[in-house]
Amino acid sequence: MSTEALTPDRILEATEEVLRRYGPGKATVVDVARALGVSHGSVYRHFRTKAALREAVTERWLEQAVTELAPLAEGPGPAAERLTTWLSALFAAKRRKAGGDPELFATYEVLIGESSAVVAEHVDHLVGQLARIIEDGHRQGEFAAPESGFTMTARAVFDATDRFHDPVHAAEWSAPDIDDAFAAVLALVLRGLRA
Amino acid sequence: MSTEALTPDRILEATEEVLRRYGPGKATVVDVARALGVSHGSVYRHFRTKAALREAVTERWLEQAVTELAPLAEGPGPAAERLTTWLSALFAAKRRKAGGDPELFATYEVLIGESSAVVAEHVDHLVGQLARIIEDGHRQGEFAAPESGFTMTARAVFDATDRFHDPVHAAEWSAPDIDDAFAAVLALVLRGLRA
DNA sequence: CGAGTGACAGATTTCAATATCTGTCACTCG
DNA sequence: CGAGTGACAGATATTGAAATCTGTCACTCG
Repeated sequence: MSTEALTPDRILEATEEVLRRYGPGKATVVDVARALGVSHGSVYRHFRTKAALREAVTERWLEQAVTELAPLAEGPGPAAERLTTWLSALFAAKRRKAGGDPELFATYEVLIGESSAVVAEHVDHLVGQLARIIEDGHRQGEFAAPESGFTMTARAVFDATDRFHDPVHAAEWSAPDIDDAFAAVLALVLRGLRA
Repeated sequence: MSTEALTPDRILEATEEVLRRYGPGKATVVDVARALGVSHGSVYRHFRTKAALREAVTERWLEQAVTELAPLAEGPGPAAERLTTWLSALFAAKRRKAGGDPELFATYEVLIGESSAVVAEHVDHLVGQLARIIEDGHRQGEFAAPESGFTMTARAVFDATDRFHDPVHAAEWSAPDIDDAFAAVLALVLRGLRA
């Protein structure tokens, strides 16, 4: 089955497929190899361990969210509005993924729990986007000067809204009053940022 | 072994002991009965199911935290200071319990996950204490009038600090920068509340 | 009478044998 | 040469039979 070259990308695609089909508990490297029509030894030539393979899949998946949100962070308009839009989009995207395909979401929850380093980097990217919005807001006189740097403040905003984007809270996202709760926290945060 | 009457309280104590010793996975009603020197049928005379028994233990444990914090919510002084003290005490207590006896904490994490209704009531109590502080702050002109009621605002404060009291985040509480993160969120929240 | 018992049925858990998987490496073959 | 192989050792997962547990209830006995 060597009609196509065995690239890391092809392996990652097959791994995603296997994870989607069998879930995180039953997806094996042998399954991935079988799906590609090669021996599992070949997979190990491209990824040193099963953990590295799963990490690469996780990285890919998280990257998607970052690029989806980037335009919202850079767009024009008042910072408060952009912040609202950005946080709402983050929340909506997470909810959509959690509600739309709960099994796949659960799979990624497991993967995320396995590789905290990858997640930390992803969070840093998101906080970076938040920091940019807040910095813009300050430049336009909309937001007060932060006491301890834009990144620290962005981090605080990210932490304060944790309940609305951290997958560990996914079960709470279908509660009837979750939108009110989100609006209340968002309002509190915006008041805290304003000049 | 009928030297003492078999009361719900004695059963609960024995259950706690058994949970502490064997953990949530291996603690059985038979174990509890054995520890009390009675048959397990007797335990079922006081608690309809094993789940009800566990719930009662959880309730008792959570109650403890509420009564510990109550004096801080009612004490004198500026509301901002009381809020800081209260939230810091909540965070400190959780950290102490998580770090001091991780196994026991893990046990209670499991119990908490089992009975969301009990937890919801407990959260309501805590939010009530927060609401009292915020209401006092408003009465003294320290805090602005909340847009959507004191309870809703208190809930927002509770949600915004979720990362620092929700057991699902316990693993993050030993990170080196967690105190800075807490201080940053607290500062953001206080700015959001101020008049 | 009524708190406590213990045997019971069906559900759940344990345990050990068996199968599968992970990661390595000497090897093949284009 | 070097991408891909497949047999292998040790680790992990599966399986089904046996043991234990949950919840009930007719019963005992002070």
